[in-house]
Parts: sequence; structure tokens; C-alpha cells
Amino acid sequence: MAMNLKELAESLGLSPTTVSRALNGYPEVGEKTRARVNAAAKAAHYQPNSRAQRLATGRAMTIGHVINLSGEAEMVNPIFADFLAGAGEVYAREGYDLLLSIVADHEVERAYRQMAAKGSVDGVMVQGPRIEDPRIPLLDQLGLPFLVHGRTGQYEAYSWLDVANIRAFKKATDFLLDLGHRRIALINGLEQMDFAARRRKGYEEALQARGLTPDPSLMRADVMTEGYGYDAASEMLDRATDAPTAFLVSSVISAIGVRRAAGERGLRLGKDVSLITHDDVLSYMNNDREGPAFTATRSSIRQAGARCAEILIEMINNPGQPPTHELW
Amino acid sequence: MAMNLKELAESLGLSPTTVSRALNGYPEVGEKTRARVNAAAKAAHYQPNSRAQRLATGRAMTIGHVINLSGEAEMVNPIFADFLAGAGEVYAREGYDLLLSIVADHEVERAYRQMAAKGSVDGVMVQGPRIEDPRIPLLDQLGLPFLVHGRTGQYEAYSWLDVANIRAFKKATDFLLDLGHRRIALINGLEQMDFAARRRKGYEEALQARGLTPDPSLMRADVMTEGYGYDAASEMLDRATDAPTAFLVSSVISAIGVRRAAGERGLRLGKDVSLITHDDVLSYMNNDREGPAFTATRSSIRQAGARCAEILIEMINNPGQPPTHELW
DNA sequence: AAATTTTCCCAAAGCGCTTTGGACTGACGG
DNA sequence: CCGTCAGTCCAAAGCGCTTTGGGAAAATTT
Repeated sequence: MAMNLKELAESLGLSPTTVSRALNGYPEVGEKTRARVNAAAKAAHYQPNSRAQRLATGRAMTIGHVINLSGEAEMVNPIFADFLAGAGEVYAREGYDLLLSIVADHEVERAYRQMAAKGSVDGVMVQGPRIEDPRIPLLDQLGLPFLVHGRTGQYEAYSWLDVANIRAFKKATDFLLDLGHRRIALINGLEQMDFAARRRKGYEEALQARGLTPDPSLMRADVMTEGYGYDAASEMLDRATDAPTAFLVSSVISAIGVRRAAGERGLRLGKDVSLITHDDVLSYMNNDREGPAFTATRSSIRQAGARCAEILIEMINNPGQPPTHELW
Repeated sequence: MAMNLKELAESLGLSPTTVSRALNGYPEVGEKTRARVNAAAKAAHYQPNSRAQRLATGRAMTIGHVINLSGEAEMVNPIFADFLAGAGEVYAREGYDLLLSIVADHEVERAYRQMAAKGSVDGVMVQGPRIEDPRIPLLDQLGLPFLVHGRTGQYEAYSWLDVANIRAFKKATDFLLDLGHRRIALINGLEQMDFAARRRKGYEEALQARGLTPDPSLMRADVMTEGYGYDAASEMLDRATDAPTAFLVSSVISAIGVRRAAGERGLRLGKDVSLITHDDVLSYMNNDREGPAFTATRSSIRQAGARCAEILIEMINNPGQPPTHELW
């Protein structure tokens, strides 16, 4: 059924060598011949067998994404999905496949080792790094090109793309402070995640810059579910004294929970309570007709995914370069 | 670095043939030899190069998942992610890779054609079929083994696994009717999706079985966002007359919106209004400490993904069998 | 003890592509 | 008119594995 190179070559009265070169744009073929080959290939719907191509070139033309369902929450973070969509677009454009591996925490290392040993990927993308993240030294040791979306504390020589979390949360806090708020709650993600730690730092810096001491009772850190946002906000809002007047929330999903807690208490967002959330705009969440119920500092995860893909492919094509860093 | 078969064979004083057979469990090798080979392979951390293996065997050892971000919503349905997690587990266990392709609607056909032509997958998984879904005849024509999660209206000879949507919604409606509810709202997904159409059918059948006529003003169908649930419920609850006393919601996400609408109006779920939602329990949504705020007829999407993977692999290993059907 | 079968192993031929190392033109300069 | 040199094309050797078709030794039969 699917015709192969040899057959295509025969049908043209050419050698496989020439046809291969013609299709791949090598200069050693005459222009007329190249045109003839391209036309015939198109007509016959010829597509090189990728298995053979991969063996011959030694390249997998595949990028690996390992996402781990973390023990407790057993959840597939929707942020990851959006990131994948952005990266996948670029991969497709560049002729790469996306190999997805969803595994439990303790299987992550095995997954990477296997990818490296079997040669099934040319590089891997790392998402959601923790402050101390074993994946970085592992990949380094395996010699697999990799790009980290986000940063991690301890290691030096790795490539990353990150958003300026500290700055973003400092700014958001400043904004709320300018509005006159003095008791601002921080509903954060798990602070072993690097991004969450940075966000908290930005929040605290902004407060301290105005001589305010961060109040631990207004800071929460947990897996960012809707229920967590609801619970945290409920507890804080129900305080007889010193209830927060504003919320800074690390995730849209938790923000929805906060909104619910406020709504149940008859508090209107933007009037009685302020709410800022920093996250990508998850499209299945914000289909509100009521207009923007709350301010959001957005940073498109999808775009980040696309840019990460470009950088990683660049790294694969030019090995031996020094690590890249990109701060948004 | 990574040692290959030939080197491993040489180091053992054996031919590559024998080593290959030993590792793959063929009977033509002596037991002592096999043991020796296995030991050496383990010691050397030998992993067969998958590119070579795939070319030699003619199998891609890869399953394709094409998920399309539908035009308007541009969203990655979180249901898909959970399904992927379940399927991925089985793939890993069976030695298969998961090739993920996230593309726009109009690129879906090209994606499948390319997978077929380049031979990069052994089969594909189809999610979220519409009542009339062009993917089914396409894949049929391409000769690519495929399994559909859900069903579709028009075609006959394809394999699927589906949950009994009609029955589930009939039952849920019956349950609400038994509780005395007479005005039950249906907050459904887009009804060009097969599952949504079936759910509506179940809902209507239950009503009609009691001599009730379904009220179109209590039925909505749309992309299942939180905001959609909120808007729909808000409108219905604000009616001066004939407001619903119960909600049957097709998605947890929209159910959260319904809950918000109810909460804002001082209505308590389970007391003032009833709410049943049918969906997988999306773990990042239901971390409530308040206990089950609403009843949910659950059907684990993740389990479905796992079972689907098993069936598809079975199909790939035994081609030429008649189509499989499995109803949960 | 010869004839047959079984057991265990190997050489060599692919899989479908890329890539190296020529070979054969015709053009060009001396 | 011969040597040189681009310009085109091809034969053949891989890539690292699996698999076919033996073949020699050991085990079994007669």
C-alpha cells in the first residue's frame, strides 16, 4: 500500500540515493530532476517511513514529556495540558512527535532512564520544578537535552524559561496596597514548588517595603483545588476580627473556590472583597457572561509551551551550546 | 555509551541472533545460555535501540491520541487528560509509547493521515465522538486500528467502549422524581456530542415514563464551562415562576457553576435545591472538606482509559477480528 | 551402530531509509 | 586537444535490530 523510496525511485527511473537527496533538499541533484521527484512524490502521496528514517539518521524526532501524578492529589494538572497544547503546535510544525508519559512519582526516574536508554526521544521538557528537583541532575547525567519551564533552586547549568513570579506577585500586592488594603491573604500553591516559593517572596517583599509584617495566618499553601480555595477563604472570612479584605490567589481554580466562599457570605468581588489571581486563563473556566469577575494577571501558559518547544528544538539542533535562560 | 546487541553478543562469545532470541524469549536457545545472556544484559544495562527494533519488526509500538481543541472553546478538556492517564498506565505496562497530537479541528484529518502514512503508530484512540463523526470513516479507510471511547450514530463496524449514558441519566432523573421533584433542569454538554444526546434521551425518557412533558426552558446544551453552569442556573433560579427545584448536570465543572449560582442566592444544596452531576470525579475539583456537597454518579474516566488501552492493544495484536463493543 | 530426530546455535538477508565514495558527463581554460 | 572541474547521478555500505534457513552436535530411536 504505502509506497516506499525504492519503488518511487524505480517508477522515476532514478536511484534511491537521488530521490532521497532530492526530497531532502541536498544540492547534488539537478533542478529538473528535483522537480520531477517532488511532483511524483506528491502524486503518489509518498511519505518516508519514519521508522526507517529514524534508524538511518539516528534521531528520534520525538520530544518526551513526563508528567507525574503526584502522590496525594493524583491529579493531572490542567496547566500541564495547556502547556502541552502550545508545545505540540511547535513540534508539529517542526516535524517532531510528542511522546507523553504520565506516571506516578516514583516512576519518573525510570521513565527518563528508559527514554535515554532506548533512544526514543531527542530531548525532554520538564514542567513544574520543585525547589529541589532530582530530575535536573538526573537528566544532566543521562546526557539528554532538556529544558525546564520554571526554575529550581540548587543547580546551575541548565536551560530554563520562566516568568518573573516574584515581580508579578510584588506588583499585584502593591496594587492591592495602593487600593488601601492592609490585610491581604495569600492563597498559594505548595511551597516546595519553586514558583510558589517565589510568589510568596514577592508578596512578602511588597508588604515589607511598606513596613508591614506578613501575617502567617493570612498565608496558605496547598494543592490548588477549588475546595482548598473555598476552605481557606471561608475560614479567613469568618474571622470575627482581622479578616482579610483582599485575596491574592495563585491559581484560577482555587480562585473559583474563593469566589464561592465570598458569594455565600453575600460579599461581592471587586466591591466588598478584592481578588487577584495569577495564572493562565484556563479557557474552560472563564466563560462568564458577567464580565471579568476578578482581575487576573495573566501569562499565557500556552505561549510559554510554544516558546519552550522552540528553545528545546534549537538546543537539540545545536548541541554543546551553553545553557539558555529566558525570563518573561 | 549505550552498548548494542552486537557488542553484547561479542562480549558473550555468541552470535547476535542467539542473543536476540534469548532476550525475546524464543525457544531455540538453551536455558543456560538464556540465563547467561539475561544476566549480562542486566549487568550492562542493555536496552535494545527502539528505533532499530521498530524498523526490524515493522511495528511502531506506539499508540496515537489526537485531541482537537475545538474552534470556539480552544480548550483542552480535562476529561481527556484523565483518560490519558489511565491509558498511559497500560501502554507503559505493555511497552507501548503514547504519541500525543493536539491540533485544531481542521488539522485532525491531516494528523491521522500522516500517522498512517509515516507509520508512526500501530493504532489510535478516539475520544469524544460526535453523533456524526468523520473520524470513524476516515480511520476505517486508512486501515488504522482504532477504538472509540463513546459511540457515534451513523457507522456500524467499529470498536467502542462506552458507558450507559441513557440508563445513567434515566436513573438519575428517576431518583430526583422519586424525591418529589417535578421541575428538573438539565445542564447538558453540546448535543452534537453523542454522549450528550444520549444523556438527554435518558432524561426525557424518565420524565415521559411518568407522563411529564420535558420543558425546553429547563434544558440547556453548551460547552461545559463553569461560567456556563453559573449562567444557566442563575437564569433559571431567578425566574418568578416555575424555577427548577433540581439540577442534573453533565459535568463537574459546570456543576461548580451551578453551585455558585445557588450559593449566591442563599440556597443550600441538598436542602433547597438538589444537584446531581455525572462525570468522573476530577480530583483537582473535589477537595472539599465540607463533605459531598452534591451527589455524583461517577464513572471513572481513568479506568475507562485503562480498559480502552487494553482493548486497543488486543486489537493490534490480533488483527482481523470482528469489532469489539463494551458497555459499562 | 546406523539412522533419525531434537537441541542449540549461527550466517546472512532483510526492514526502508541516509550517506559515503566514486563514476560519468559536459564545460572550461590553457 | 588534454587536463580540470563543476554538475549529476549511482552502487553500496551502513543504522541496530529481527528472522529465515540452515548445520553441527547431542539425544533418541531402530
